[in-house]
Amino acid sequence: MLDIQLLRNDLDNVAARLASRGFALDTVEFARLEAERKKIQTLTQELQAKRNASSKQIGIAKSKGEDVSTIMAEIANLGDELKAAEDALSALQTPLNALLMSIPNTPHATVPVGKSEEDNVEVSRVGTPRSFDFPIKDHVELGEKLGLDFETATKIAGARFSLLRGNLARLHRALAQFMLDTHTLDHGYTEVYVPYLVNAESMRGTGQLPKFEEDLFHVPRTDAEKLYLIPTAEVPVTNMVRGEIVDSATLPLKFVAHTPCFRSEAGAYGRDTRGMIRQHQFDKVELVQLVKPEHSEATLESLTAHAEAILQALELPYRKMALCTKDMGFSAAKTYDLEVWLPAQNTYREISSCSNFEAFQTRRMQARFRNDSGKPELLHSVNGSGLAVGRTLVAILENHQQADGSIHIPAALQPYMRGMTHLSLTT
RNA sequence: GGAGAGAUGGCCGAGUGGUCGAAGGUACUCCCCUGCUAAGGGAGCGUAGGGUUUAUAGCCUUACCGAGGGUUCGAAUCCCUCUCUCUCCGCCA
Repeated sequence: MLDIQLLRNDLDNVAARLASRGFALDTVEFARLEAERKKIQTLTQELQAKRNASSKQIGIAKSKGEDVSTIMAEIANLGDELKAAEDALSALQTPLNALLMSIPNTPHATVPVGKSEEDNVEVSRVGTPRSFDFPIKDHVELGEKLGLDFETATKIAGARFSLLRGNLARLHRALAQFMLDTHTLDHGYTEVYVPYLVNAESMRGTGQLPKFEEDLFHVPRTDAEKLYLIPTAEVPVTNMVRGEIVDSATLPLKFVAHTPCFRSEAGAYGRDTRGMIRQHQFDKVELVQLVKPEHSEATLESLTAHAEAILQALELPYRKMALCTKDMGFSAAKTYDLEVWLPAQNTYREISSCSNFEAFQTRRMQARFRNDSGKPELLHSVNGSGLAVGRTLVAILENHQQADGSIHIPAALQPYMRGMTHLSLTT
């Protein structure tokens, strides 16, 4: 959510920045609603003040045993008037608030302006794609012999689910363990275990609701509030500080969580149907930091480097992309995508997305700290995948495949496999 | 799942229709006093909005006592729904 003060004071400039990411803000409609709001809110508050003063007088008079019928008569119509004003105000604030909640974040000044993902800018490229002296296979073909079973998963749950067996399942688990250990022990994050089902308020806090409900799985309940399956650990972890004023001495807060993620991928029917690139359920290790505003830019850089460290340790070639204005997510002010090399697709594919949300999420959830002058101030939130576990498994299979179809296990991962150096076909 | 009790400001804790945004205590901040890591005296100390304003200062004002609705001139206090916490019983990983 943007700062409504900013919209009031600098509407055209905000609209221009939003236009750069392809969002058309109806400034005329906004200004109209705002003018109406101001008029009616002032009126409502005046009536409320009048009611409060009169009620107080009645109280005083009654305590003295005086007659109150004169005052009562004076405000006989006040109730209806006030009710009408309050109704008009809320009838106005509902669309205004809905509009505010549906406006995406303004891009940071350093974000490249662009019209599609074609305009994303490559920031760096690390590692060299291997040259193979044998015909390479993709992860689906490699996985067939190693315990990757889509047919059974489809029988159990449906399309876009996967089932792993034996050492392949173990490698998947080892990847998550390795990532968690690296981020906690080397990068200073605190590991958290969190709920995988969250309420609507949490989804609003990080920006999934109200706009992207169709991308979420939810659990209906008869009496109680509807619960949603998390599409990323960002939701439960960031909402840890919702409504809190955190002690500034504890900043920055650095959390890492390994969770499954559930996405209905409503708009992606034809894409990546083969393999485990795009699934309804996948595991991810997520990095979340809550920092003082002046630190969020630098935090995005360091957090992205923490994710990159995993790719480097796993000997996976990748490139770092600065997303252009059009390609960024709803809540982000600036985003780097890390794209891993997938030899079978002969291209780089997203494996991590690291974003600075500035105060966009924390404003929605009123997550603050007390600044040096003692006033509560909104935190900034920064997060990123470190990394998507399923896609990392895909990358390991494809990049470290051998001529015989076995998979070389990167040295960093071997301790997590009790010294195993290869994933062999007999598993 | 059954029975009961509760939810008030950073914390503890009063307050069952009227001058309550909320006593008191404690913590914290500032000042005074005091020959010393203490005690005492005084003052301040919630959040989010709106209006005014050069102003995130001041002033005026609204809302907020778990959440949402309702009754009333007036609700922390009464009514309804929900959420959560605690105690006992049952069940269970």
